[in-house]
Amino acid sequence: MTTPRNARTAAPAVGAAEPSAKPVERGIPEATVARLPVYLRALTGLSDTGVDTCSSEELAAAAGVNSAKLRKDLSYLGSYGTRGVGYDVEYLRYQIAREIGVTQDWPVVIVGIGNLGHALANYSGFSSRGFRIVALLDADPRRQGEDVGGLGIRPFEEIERLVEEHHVAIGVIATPAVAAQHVCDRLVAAGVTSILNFAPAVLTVPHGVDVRKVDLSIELQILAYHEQRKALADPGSDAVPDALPSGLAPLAADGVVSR
Amino acid sequence: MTTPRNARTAAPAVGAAEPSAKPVERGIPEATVARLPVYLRALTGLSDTGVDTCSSEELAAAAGVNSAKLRKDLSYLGSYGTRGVGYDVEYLRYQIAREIGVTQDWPVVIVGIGNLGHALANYSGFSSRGFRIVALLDADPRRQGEDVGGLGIRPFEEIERLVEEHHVAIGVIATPAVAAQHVCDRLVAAGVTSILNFAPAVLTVPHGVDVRKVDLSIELQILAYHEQRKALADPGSDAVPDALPSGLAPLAADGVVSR
DNA sequence: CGCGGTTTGTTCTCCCGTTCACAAACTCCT
DNA sequence: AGGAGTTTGTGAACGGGAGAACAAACCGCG
Repeated sequence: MTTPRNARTAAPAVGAAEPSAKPVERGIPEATVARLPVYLRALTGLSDTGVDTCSSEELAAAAGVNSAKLRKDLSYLGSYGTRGVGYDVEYLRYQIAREIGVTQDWPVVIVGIGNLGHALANYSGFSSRGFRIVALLDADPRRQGEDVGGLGIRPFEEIERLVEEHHVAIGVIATPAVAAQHVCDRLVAAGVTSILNFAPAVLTVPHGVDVRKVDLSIELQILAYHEQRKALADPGSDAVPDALPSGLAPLAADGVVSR
Repeated sequence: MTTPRNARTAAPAVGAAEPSAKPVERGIPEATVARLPVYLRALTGLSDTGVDTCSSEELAAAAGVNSAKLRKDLSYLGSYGTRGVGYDVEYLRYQIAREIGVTQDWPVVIVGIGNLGHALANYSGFSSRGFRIVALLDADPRRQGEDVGGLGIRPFEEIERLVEEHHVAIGVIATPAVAAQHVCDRLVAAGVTSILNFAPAVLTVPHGVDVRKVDLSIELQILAYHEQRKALADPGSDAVPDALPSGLAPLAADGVVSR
């Protein structure tokens, strides 16, 4: 059952007594955590349009999920709804924001100010959610000093100083792939414990450091897979040779025909 | 021959649509599809460094996954390895590429050429994987005509013509959130059946259309959640378990405890 | 004050994905 | 040729999440 925070389950005793050994806390399921920001966004949207109360059905529609799933997700946070009525938009919004941590201020550094880094530095969605970009770093001297969104690009060497000075816990990597691991190491050494990686590279980090990756081309490739599948299954469509680019793979063509 | 992959029962197939997974699709599991591009990238890396054969252990390390998981994933494609030896890098690379569909050419349009759109238009990772950007669209007349990566920005109204002319199946939305649904509708009406959405909005699409979303701020929020968790669990930190950090509102978390 | 209508919170079941463990298959060495 | 050593491919156990269904709780009304 994963004992919710203020769990006062009838059967105390037991369980959690284990000392440190447990690395992961039994908190909110990962899948739920990933959806909370979506709910938060949906609630903000409702709030902006003057709605002050909503049912799980309405909120689920706004967030694009199943209402049962939504209710179960919210139940991990606590009982913030009222049966027969629904949820108070502002109240729930605050509760989710608090649970995620966006009620506090998160200083962030971005490393690698190329095209993507520029876009990230100018992205308004960060600041409106408690993420404050405190430094932009780049190894290329030609970029240093340039002003991006009111912030100057600093030399990469200043990374330790800047991270410490601003108490940065979250770093964003938007460098080319070859530089990513080195940048990551420096960030971690400087004290960063959460990394958002846009470089197409696998990062290895010490225990206790979280990494999330966003790979633009991977998303497109996933779409391409399904697109290919659709084309193969739909005979009505033109295009797409049902005979895949032959030439190579003698046994491949044979193995794939779905017969 | 141990009956290789005749696990392919004739499938009603049909592309999954919408966020929730469609259990149909007798093909490769969604989770595996999402990892295939990672394996592809890892294989390309190995190939570039002159490696021509690798074991599942090595490839798994390069891709950042468990070797058992890797083998199981690959087994959905077929038996492309050699027991006691490993995998031929070039051969496996081609097989994965073919399965994903990146051996063919995928024309792509990008709608919304702001900061992020610029970055996407210039991203080299697309073209190197079979994705060819054939048009950039923006509704803002001031942007139209501007040259980005060798391509001119076209008025949004030309969307139907361009999609048809280039047989575009994949569209990328990088507009502000308010415009996203409208752009999506126009794309779908024009014939696009796969959409990559960068706008922070929930898109509703007809059955048969795939949508994947990338939300930059959501990723940061997920990191923030874990970061907050780490801070709470860390005894060296200021906060004590059970007590929420610093100046967060009294919130009545205690006062609200049901009953 | 009780009753009907409404909506939440939770339980239960099913399914997908991960991981383990091992037989099958291949190479190399004697 | 045969045996020892590797490594793949996969059957099976396991854990977690998704969805349906329902009891508990709340409101409004007569």
